[in-house]
Amino acid sequence: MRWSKYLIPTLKEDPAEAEAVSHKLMVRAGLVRMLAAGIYVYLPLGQRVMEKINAIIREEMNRIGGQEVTMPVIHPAELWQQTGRWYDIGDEMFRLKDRNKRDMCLGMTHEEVVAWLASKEVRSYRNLPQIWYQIQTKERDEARPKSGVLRTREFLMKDSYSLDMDEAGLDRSYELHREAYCRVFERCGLRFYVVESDPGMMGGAGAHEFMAPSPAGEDEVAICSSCGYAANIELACSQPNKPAFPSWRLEEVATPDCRTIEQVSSYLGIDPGLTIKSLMVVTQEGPLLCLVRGDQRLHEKKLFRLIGEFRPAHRDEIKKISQAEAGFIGPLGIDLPILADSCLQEGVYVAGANKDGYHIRGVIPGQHFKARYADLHLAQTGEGCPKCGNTLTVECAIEVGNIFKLGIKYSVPLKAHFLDEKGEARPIIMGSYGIGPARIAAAAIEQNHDANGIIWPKSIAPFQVHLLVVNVSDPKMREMAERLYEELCRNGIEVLFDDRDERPGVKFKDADLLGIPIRVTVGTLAIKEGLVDIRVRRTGEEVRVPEGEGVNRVKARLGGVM
RNA sequence: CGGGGCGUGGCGCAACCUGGUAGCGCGCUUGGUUCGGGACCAAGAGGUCAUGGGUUCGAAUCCCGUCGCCCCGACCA
Repeated sequence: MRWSKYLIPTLKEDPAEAEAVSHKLMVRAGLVRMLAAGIYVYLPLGQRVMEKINAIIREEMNRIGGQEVTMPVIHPAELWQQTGRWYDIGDEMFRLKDRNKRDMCLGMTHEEVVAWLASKEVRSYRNLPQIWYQIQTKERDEARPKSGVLRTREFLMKDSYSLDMDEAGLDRSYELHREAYCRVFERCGLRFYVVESDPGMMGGAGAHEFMAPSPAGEDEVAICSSCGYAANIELACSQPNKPAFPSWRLEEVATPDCRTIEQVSSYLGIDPGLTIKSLMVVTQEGPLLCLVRGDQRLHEKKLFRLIGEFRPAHRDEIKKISQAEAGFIGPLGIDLPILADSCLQEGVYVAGANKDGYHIRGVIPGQHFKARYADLHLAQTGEGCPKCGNTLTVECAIEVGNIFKLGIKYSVPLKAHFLDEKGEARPIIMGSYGIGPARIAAAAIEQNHDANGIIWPKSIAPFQVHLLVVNVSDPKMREMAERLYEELCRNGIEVLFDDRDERPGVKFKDADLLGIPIRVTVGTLAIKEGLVDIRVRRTGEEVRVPEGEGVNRVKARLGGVM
C-alpha cells in the first residue's frame, strides 16, 4: 500500500480530549476518529488492525468447533420482555419504535436471539452441543463513554454461545473457550490474567474475565504471583496483615475532633490497623452497623451480596441511634445488629465510644460486643493471598474478554428445549463468551508503546513492513524503493510504502508513531553503495544490508522474535 | 444521574477576569530553495468566537437557558 494514496491522517499533537495513552496514539496514528461520545470511525489503518484481530479470533473459534453466524442489531422487544431484561435494564438499552409503533431495541448482547434460534432449531440431544459465534456490533448507551475505544457506546464484539444438554457439557464448552481465549490473547501479544469474576446480572454458575494489565484499565484485579490466585477486585479476598496487638485494657479516651481514622490514629499515635471503622447503613430490615478495620475499606459489592439493597445512614439517623456524631460511633453499647469483617475476630482495637469526642481503647470483638462476621473488606496490594498467604498485588486492567456459565437463565423463558434420550424435554444449558476486539487493540497499545508511538505486536500490526524512501524526488532512490516494494509484496509481505514527498524527519517520526514492526529505509547509502537499512521498531536495532539481501533479511526478521 | 472543567479557522491554544468587532503555533494552497529524525523564504486561503435569549451605544468577553465534549463518582447484562 502506498501511503500517498492511503488515508493515514497522523497528528503531531495529542488530541485535547484524550487521556489514555492508547486513545492518544490511536488518534494520532490515524487509526480512529470520534464521531460522537463513544462512537468511533475506524480509518483504514485501524480497520486493518481490527481485521487482523478478528482473523485470529475466527481461527481460534473455528478450531473449537465454533460456527460463525450473524445476528441482527435490531431486536423485537418481545424477546427481551420474555427474559425480563427489557424491564431490568434501564437507560443503557437503546430503544426505538418501528413505523407501526412496535417496540424494538438495539442489541447490547445476543443471549435472547441465540435462545430464540435454539428454541426453533434445536430439537434433540443429537443436535447438541453447539457453539455459535458472531463478530457483530453491539449498542449500549453507556452512561459514561471513556478512554477512547476502551469504553464506547457502539463496539464490535465477538460473542459466542454454547448449547449443551447438561452441566458436564457446559463445563467442556466453557473449558474450550477458556483455552481458545488464552490462545487468542497470546497470539495478539497481550499480557493478561484469567481472573474469577462476578457473574452479576448475567446470572449463572461461574465466570472468568481475561484481563490485560494497564493503568488505563477501569477494572482492578488481585493477583498472587506464587499460587496463581487471580480475581476481580469485585470478589477478591485477602488476608490482611496482622498488626502487633498491644495489651490494652478497656478504657475511654478523649479524641477531640478526631472524626476520621487518620485523625484518631495519629492523635493516639497508633497504627490505623488497630482501629475499627464503624459505618451505619440502612437496609430493608432497618439500620445495621458495619465494621471494618481502620486500614481497610468496606467493599460495597460484598456487603450488597450479604444484605441486599442498602444505603449509608443519614446524619440524623446516626445521631438518633448512637447518640453521637458520625466520627464517634462504635460497636459498644449500641442497639443495632453488627456485621463485622472477619479479620476483626482477632485482636484488640480502638473504636468509637458513641459519645462525641471520645473513643474506646481496648475493645476486643467477641468479648465486648457480639457480631456476625463476614468478608467485608476490599483486597489491597501487600495483603496475603487467600489461598496461599503470599503477597497479593492489586492492579488496574482492561477486560478484553469474559466467559460465563449461563445455565438455563435464557433457555427457560424462551423455551429453548431439547428432547433427551428418554424423550423428555429439558432446557438447553447455555454459556456465553465475549471478546472485545477494539479493547485488544487498545490494550496492545497500552502495553506496547514508547515515547515515539505505538509498537505493534507483529500479529496484529496493520502492516508488517514500513518501507521508507528518504527522498522521492531522487530518481535512483525512488527506483530502488519501488523495486523493493514490488519484491516485498511479491513475497507476500504486507508493506506500507511511504512514498510521500515529505522531509525525511517527518517520515521517520510518522513511522515510529505508526509502530509497524520493521522499517526498511532507502536513503543516500542506497544509491551510493546499494545498501538499505532494516530496523526493528521495538528494539531500535538496525542492520545495513545490500539491496539484494533486503527481502530475505526482512523475512528472517519477521519469522523470528520481535 | 451527582460533582468539576472545557467549547475561538482542520488540529493545539491565546484573547474573556477589566466589553470596543479576533491572534499565535502546527497543518493546508502556490512558487522557490532544500532533503537520513517533525526544514527555510515568499505569497495566500480559511473563523456566524457551540447555540438561543438577555444586559449594553457596542458582547468571543457580562448574565440566564440549551446542546456538545472531557475528567471524578454512581452505573456497567
